[in-house]
Amino acid sequence: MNPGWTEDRVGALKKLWLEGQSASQIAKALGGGVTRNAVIGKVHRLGLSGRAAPSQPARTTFRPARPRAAAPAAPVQAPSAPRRLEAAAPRPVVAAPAPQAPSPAPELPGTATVLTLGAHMCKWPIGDPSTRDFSFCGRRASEGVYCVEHARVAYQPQVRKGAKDGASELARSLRRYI
DNA sequence: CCCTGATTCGC
DNA sequence: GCGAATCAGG
Repeated sequence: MNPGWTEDRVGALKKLWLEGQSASQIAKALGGGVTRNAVIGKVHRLGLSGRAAPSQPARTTFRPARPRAAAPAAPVQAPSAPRRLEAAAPRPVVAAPAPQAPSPAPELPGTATVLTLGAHMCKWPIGDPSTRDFSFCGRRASEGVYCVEHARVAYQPQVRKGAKDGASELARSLRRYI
């Protein structure tokens, strides 16, 4: 009954996966009796494993945050300090993303935390979400929830040839994610 | 027990 | 190639 992995569905899978949706969420979104195992299997076959956003349910054990006195300020990779899973320390916060000059460096600009990330800031995750140095890109989001650069990565076209399947339903279901 | 992705392996 | 079963983890 299910259409199998048409190009449309594969494209949707890629998009949602790179967007950080969990396998089960993607499976549900795709419908058609697709299980999360199927999604994961396909993801691996596509070589998409290991994305930026490991994703977690809402279950993340977020401590309401108990700000400690002194913030050691370890920007990146504490040497061997025991990682404490606490909400972000009172961060100085976020210089407004430069309107231009996207910084040539690979993934430096993770300047927004989950607490400071605004509605129109790029939500591209940077770093390990389970560590305190995790952040988001934070530049101006123009394409969907991402800035121009990251939208390019996230929304790779991948659609070649004639897309002829009845993708309307799927496309509609995806539209709300954008 | 809920969830996550990773891997295996018969189909 | 596919995905259920299984594994390993949070």
